[in-house]
This record gives sequence, C-alpha cells and structure tokens, in this order.
Amino acid sequence: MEPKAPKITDVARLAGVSTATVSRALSKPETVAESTRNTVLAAAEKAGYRVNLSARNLRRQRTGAIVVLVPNLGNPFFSEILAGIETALSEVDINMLVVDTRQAHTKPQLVLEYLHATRADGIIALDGSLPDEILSVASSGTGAPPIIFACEWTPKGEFSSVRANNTHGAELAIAHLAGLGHRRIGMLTGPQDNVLTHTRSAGVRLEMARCGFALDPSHLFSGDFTLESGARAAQEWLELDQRPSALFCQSDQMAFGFISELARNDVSVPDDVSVVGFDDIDIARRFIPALTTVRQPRKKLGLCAARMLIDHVRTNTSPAIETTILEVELIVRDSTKAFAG
Amino acid sequence: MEPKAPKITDVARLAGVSTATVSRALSKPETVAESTRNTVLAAAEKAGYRVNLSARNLRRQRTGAIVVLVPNLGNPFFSEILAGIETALSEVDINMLVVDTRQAHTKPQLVLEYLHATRADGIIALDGSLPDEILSVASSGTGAPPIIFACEWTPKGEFSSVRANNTHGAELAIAHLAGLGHRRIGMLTGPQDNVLTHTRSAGVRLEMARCGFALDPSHLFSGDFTLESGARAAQEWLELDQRPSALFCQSDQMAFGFISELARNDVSVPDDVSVVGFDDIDIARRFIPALTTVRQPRKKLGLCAARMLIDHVRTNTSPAIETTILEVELIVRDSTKAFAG
DNA sequence: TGCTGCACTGCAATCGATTACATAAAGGTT
DNA sequence: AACCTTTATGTAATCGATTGCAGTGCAGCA
Repeated sequence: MEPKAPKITDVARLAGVSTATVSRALSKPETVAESTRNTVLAAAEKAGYRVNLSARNLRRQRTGAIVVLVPNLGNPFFSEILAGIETALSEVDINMLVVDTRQAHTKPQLVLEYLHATRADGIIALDGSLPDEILSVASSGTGAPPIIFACEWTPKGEFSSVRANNTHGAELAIAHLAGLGHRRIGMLTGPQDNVLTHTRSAGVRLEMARCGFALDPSHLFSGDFTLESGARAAQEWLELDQRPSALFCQSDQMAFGFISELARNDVSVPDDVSVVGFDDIDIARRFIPALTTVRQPRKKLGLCAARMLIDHVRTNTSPAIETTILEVELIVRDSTKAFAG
Repeated sequence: MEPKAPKITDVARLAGVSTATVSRALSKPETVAESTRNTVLAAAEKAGYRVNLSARNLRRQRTGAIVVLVPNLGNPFFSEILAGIETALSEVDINMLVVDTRQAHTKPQLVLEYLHATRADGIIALDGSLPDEILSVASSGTGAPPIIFACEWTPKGEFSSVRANNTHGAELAIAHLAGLGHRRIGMLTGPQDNVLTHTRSAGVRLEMARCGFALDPSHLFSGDFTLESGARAAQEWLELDQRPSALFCQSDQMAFGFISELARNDVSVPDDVSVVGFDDIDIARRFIPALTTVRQPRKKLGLCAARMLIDHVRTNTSPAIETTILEVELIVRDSTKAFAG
C-alpha cells in the first residue's frame, strides 16, 4: 500500500502550527519567527514534504514553466542554445518545456495550444519562420504569454529578440577572404525566407561593395543550412566554367557538406578553394581541414534570452520590445588560404 | 485592461448548463447528449475557452509532464533521441521537461526535486551514471514516478530500459576489421564507469576471442566519448612503437578527434590505419573520410522509451521491469580498408 | 397504471497551497 | 495607564476543473 504524499496540513499538524505558517515558513522565511521557522522546517523534513506544484500554480496563477519552440530538435545546432536556456532557468526554478515546431507549419493548432497563459509563463522561439496565425496570437497580447525570439527572429510583428550580429559576421568572413587576396568570392545561402539568410547576405553585399567586388550571380548557391544542401552546392560548383576561389557558407553544416563533396571529386580545400563557415559548431575545429568560421555565442544566446524572459515573467511587465545583439568572432583555421592564382 | 481568461463557469453560463456538463462534454464527449455537446462546444469556442491545466492536474492528481534527464544537453548525440521522445509525447498531449544532469553529481538535490510525483508523471533517463542517492529514491517506489532508462542504463537496481545492442555492434565492428585482414586491432573506450563502455568492450573481447586475436593492452586507449579525448588518444597512438593497423572507437566523436589529430600529423585514415566509430551521427557520412560506423537507431530509442513510459503512466501499473534491445547496423564507408601490411 | 432501467444532467465536495484579513501579543510613547 | 505600532500567527476564502452521487424524465414492460 502506497503511503500517500504528505501535504501541507500534515506538516502543520506535526509542527503544531497552521498551514498558513507552514506556507510562509517555506516561501517567505523572513516573515515568520525564527523558532517557528525551525520547527516547521524540521517537521517538513521529517514528513518528507514537497510542495504540490499544481496546487501552488493554480493558486498563484502561473505555470512555472516556459516553452521553447525549436525548429528541429534533431539539429545539433540548437542543443547548445537549449543548454544555455536550461542553465538560466534552473537557477530560478522554472521548468523548460521543449516543443518541436516541425509540425507547426502543417498543424499550427498543435503549437497554438502552448501559446496560452495556462500552459506557459513565457515562450522562447528559436524558430523565425512560425506561421502567421501563431504570430498574430502571440502579438495580440491577449492572454498570450510573453515571447522572445532567440537566434532567429521574425520581421512580422514586434517582438523582443536576442541575436548574433549576423551582418557583421558575414562582413568579417568576406574581409578575411579579401585580405587573403580572393576576388571571386561565392556564397552559399540558407533558405530564401529565413532572416539569417537575409542578414548574412546583406553583410556579404556590404563588404563586397566596400572592397569593390561584384557578386557574380552564378557564384550564388542556394541551400537550407543542411549538410546535404552543401553537398548539392558542391555539385553545382563543380560544373562551373569559372569557379570562385573562395566560398562563404552561411552555416558550418553546409560548409562540411560542400567540402566533403568536393573531396570526393578530388578538389581540395583550401588548396583549390577557400571556405568559410558560420556558427562554429563543435566539430568545426576537428573537421579536416579545420574550418575557418564565424563563431556565434550559442550558449550565451540561450542564457540572454532566458534571462530577459525571466525578467518579464517576474515583473509581469508587458514586455517593452528590446533587441539584444551579441557580437560574433571570426575563427581562422585551415580551410582558408591565400589566393594563389 | 486585460480581459481575463474565460473559465469553465463562463462557458457553462453561455451554454446554459452546469460546469459538470461542460467538463464532461470536453473530456468525455460520449457521456453527454449530442445536442448538449454541440451547444457546449459552440459556447467554448465562442468564449475562446482553454482548460486551466493547473486546476485539471491538481484535481486529477497528475502533472501532464514527464522529465527527461540528459547527461549533457550540449552534446548533439542526444538531440535526436529527444526528438523521438517529443514525437511520441506530442501524440498523447504530455509535455516534455528537459533537465541537464551535469550538476546532478555535485548537487543531487537539484535533480531529486524532479523525482517526485507532484513534479512529473514519469521519467526518462538518458544518463546511466546518476548518483546513488537519486537511484535509490527512484527505485524505492515511494511516491517516485516510474523511470525508464534509454540508451544508457544502470546496473544498480532494477529499472526498465531501452537500449541498442551495444555488444553486437562492437562485434560487427571487429568482425568487419578482421574480415579486412586486420590482426592488430586497438580500441578507444568511453569513460571507465560507463555501461556503454563495458558492453561495447565486452563485444570487442568476444569477437576478438572468436577470431583468435589478442587485445594488446598498449593498444587500449581510454577516452570519454568526446572529440578531444579522441585527439588525445591519437597523440598516444603516435608514440607507439608497434601501432595497431585498425582502431575501434566507442563513439563517432572520438573517432573524429582521433582521425583529425592524426591528419595533422600526416597520418592517413584509412591508408595508415582503419577506424570504425559507433553511433552514426549525422556528420559521419560527410566526414573526410566518411566514417565506417555502427548505427544506433537514436530516434527509435527515444520513441520506444517514451511509448513504454506512456503505457506505465496510462495504466498506472507499477512498471514490470522490461528491457527492450534495438538492433544496430554496421555502416561501411571510407574510413576502413583492407590491411596491406 | 405503476414500476424498472437507462440516459442525461446538476449539486457540491474535492484536489493542496496561498494569502487577504483578522487577531493577538509584545514593545514603545506620553 | 491608555494608546499606538509592530510582529507573528491563525481563519477561511480562493484558484478552476473534475467527479461521486443524486435527481429527473422518459421509454419499455407487465
């Protein structure tokens, strides 16, 4: 026979006080006399008491959880961001609910469920391409919990966000290649409708213009941030008459796919073409060749987003829109080399 | 002024019925007359009603969430398993709480918080090395929710688990190398106290014995599944007088670290040494050389574990201990090659 | 007609903790 | 001594949904 979990009345009886005192001793210790507090704590300990969160949350009108909307949980890029979020949340005793939004585009109803104050106290979206119906609910401010975008964001509607300085990162990449003497520089982009694609492309154009280079349309490859799209770009690259001497890939994964497919065709990086990535995921420093790339502070992105959200939740302020931009850093490794042409 | 969320009494008033009927119409539709049901559903729709989960959970004495204990959220190996779990849970409307257990070893109290029925309806542990105090609470069956191990597991205490056939995987790897003519085969292990290390090592010994080979102690390298430990093993390997002609690495990450460090020292895989990994993470097929490895069905591991747990939660049976073992598959790529000695 | 059974629906208790308000005791002031 | 603060504790209402039990009405049957 399972002995049932002790509740606050059990502790109260054991300590010889009222439930109100027990509750206060546990959550606002300074409001109860020291001796009483000790008695209560001892009783709670003895009974093995744990507060029932459903009851507390019901009474306090909150859920004690925030949900994180992840575009694709299978993609390792997001795991470090999640780690950052989790770190921040565990400090303040808030749970992290993780939801994959892959189905959101076909079945928005599924995700809409979470956009409700009874479900979560706040939302962190790592997905900048949420369907409109979700965004409109989120921005309506009616009963929907505060939402913060991290890493990606959306131009539709006004939301707070934490981002890396994508434009500057792209500029650094191009400047690096230009500094190595490359003139014909190509680019492999992310999905067409993605904000990261746009801002990184903008950085590239800016820096190319500054250097006085033109971006040849035939040197522009279209990918989707995945390994395989990088490999496909390599196929296209191989068929070009006049190949660029360097390529900026908007994600490390694509850079790996690209380099790998070239290697299978006996084209060498960096001897035949220099490659710069974006993200600096773990494997970048151990790829062969080690990848020159733009480092995004992924963990910090998660941490910052979580901290901002916690502030909103705590103070219950209707979130003033704020945008935090974190700096990026060019990490030069072995996939780039002076143009020898 | 924020209009507050409609509650069940609002819907009841709107539909002209009692709250009991509303509740039933929504959660046990077959117990209310069709006409009433339609009225209620229409009213709920009109009011924009969503059930308050805290209230429901309090009354139903459950939490509607399961927690997943992840050894290290930053490690991409786990993301695919999480994706599998999430898929299974979203089908039955249970939330997934993700908790990183890195702190668990120094601060077990933090994780113990979750091992309580008011916190979660069940637990999936991806971490086989949880501290004893956590395990003893988990197995005591007193108020602790059911727990299932996925991928890793623990020999201490009796728990259900879903695993890959690690031993067989290791056997396949060795058999493959032996078939290529390799005789001096080395091994790079995971952490000494890890069950995966033990079972994979056991498989290696079995197959080596079957082939009549001996495992030279100097060909045994000790790692911890990370990239860098693979690189360290490469350093040791380079200093050997008599080097093995092939190496079985107990994780893909270590294989990458190993190969990468060798490459920096102008030692080629597979020309100078053949390497087999374990896991088949995404990048394996695009590493240079593409990695021969043992594929674990990671998504399926997550799915199976979640399904088992859901069963337990649903039926509320005290979980009969069951162990599910999923088959693995050897994926031959370019990092292994016939011995030319 | 009267009785039984079934299908619906409503009443009100209940889940467990929090907290506004009331009360009591102790200390301070004039 | 009378009165006011301050501090500590208790009483009881409250959060919102669920569900055991009881009641109502109607069909079927003798």
